[in-house]
Amino acid sequence: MAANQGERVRRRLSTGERREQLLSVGARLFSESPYDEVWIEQVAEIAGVSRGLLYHYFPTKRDFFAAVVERESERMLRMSAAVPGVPVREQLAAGLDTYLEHVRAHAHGYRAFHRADAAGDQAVRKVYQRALAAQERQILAALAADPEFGPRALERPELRLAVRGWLAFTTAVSLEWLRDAELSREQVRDLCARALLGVL
Amino acid sequence: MAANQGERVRRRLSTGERREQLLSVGARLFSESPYDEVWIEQVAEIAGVSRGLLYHYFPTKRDFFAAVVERESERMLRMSAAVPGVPVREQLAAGLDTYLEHVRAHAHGYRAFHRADAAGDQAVRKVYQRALAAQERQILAALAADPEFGPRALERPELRLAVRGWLAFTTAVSLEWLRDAELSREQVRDLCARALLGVL
DNA sequence: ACTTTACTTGACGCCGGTTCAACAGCGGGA
DNA sequence: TCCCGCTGTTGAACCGGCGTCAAGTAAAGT
Repeated sequence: MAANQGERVRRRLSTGERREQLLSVGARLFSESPYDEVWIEQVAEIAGVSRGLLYHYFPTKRDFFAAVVERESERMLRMSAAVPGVPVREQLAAGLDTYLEHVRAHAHGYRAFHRADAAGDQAVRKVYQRALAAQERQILAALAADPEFGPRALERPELRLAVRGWLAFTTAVSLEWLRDAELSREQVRDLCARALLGVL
Repeated sequence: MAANQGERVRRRLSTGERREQLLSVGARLFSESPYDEVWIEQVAEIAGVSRGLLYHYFPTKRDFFAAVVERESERMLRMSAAVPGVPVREQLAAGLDTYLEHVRAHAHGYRAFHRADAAGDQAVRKVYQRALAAQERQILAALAADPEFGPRALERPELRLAVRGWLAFTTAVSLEWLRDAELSREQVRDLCARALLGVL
């Protein structure tokens, strides 16, 4: 580990690059250890940079964590845009495929992101909740646009709760799938699809 | 706040009572704030004891948190014992009623407990995972005992994943319900029941 | 009253988060 | 080519909460 730490020539990156690099390291560490077991020092060391620099980019450790979460939340929202006009049943399979692909590609970030709910402070939670709410809205909108469910669906208060529950279902299954992929992506996809249709 | 702190006569409790009291205070605080925003000092102050006493009962802050989580996990397991011989569909409604009643009665502990997954270290996570696995086993066993699903069910690897996902569903819905109870317990119960039957 | 033991007090070391003044690499102007 | 200013970056010191410990205090049981 840390093979090229000591002798690496000091490189000066642009603020954008450095920020991105730090967030990547953060995502990895926060995905592997709970919040308070991640030391700023550790992040800096892996990034090949001093502790102080981190505080130049992020005011506090919490803000750093929040930035990691926010970055993942943006990536996630960008990825999961709904396709209008297509029946929910068809959109669902394709959407889940994209989603699960994203989960595999950004496993660290995904795990770190879903830590925000239980490990974050008010601000971090807010970012997390906003991302969840956005996904929720996308799904509800897709449901409302489908004749099978109809625009009336939005008025049922339990539907919101059902969608939120289903998101938790999908998240839990995805995380478990990351931990030990004994099932194929198609199986996981079908499982999640069945769960949503079953609950409606 | 802390109305009866200063002038309260020093009370001497049995180790069991004191331990219980500290765990209760911990459950409340850990349910309201993330792990690292809870100070040992704060716990002690609310309990009306000295910092030192906490370290007399629990070696470290982590152990304290772990004890809080473990206590809730025990309570939960004790509460959710399955009734053998009854069809799943009937058992489900009754079981969920008990569960949701427990959630309301021990809201703080319930919230604190579900923080273990993302905020705890390896040891705490282990306690959490053990509790989840136990619930999982109870459900799978109940399914296997029912002729509608049969003992073959246990062999389907996706079923375990489905049950785990459903637990996450129920947890998310319960937590949301605690935050803002716009739905009745019956509605939540039916929603969760439908989710399980739908996914199988 | 005497014993037991829950409990307090206060001082200390340690360690990780946070601050800040100084330093050093890189681009631009002469 | 040299110098200069901008800004990325450093290193060390500070702070506050965790965890330790030894010596004591006082509430219950007998």
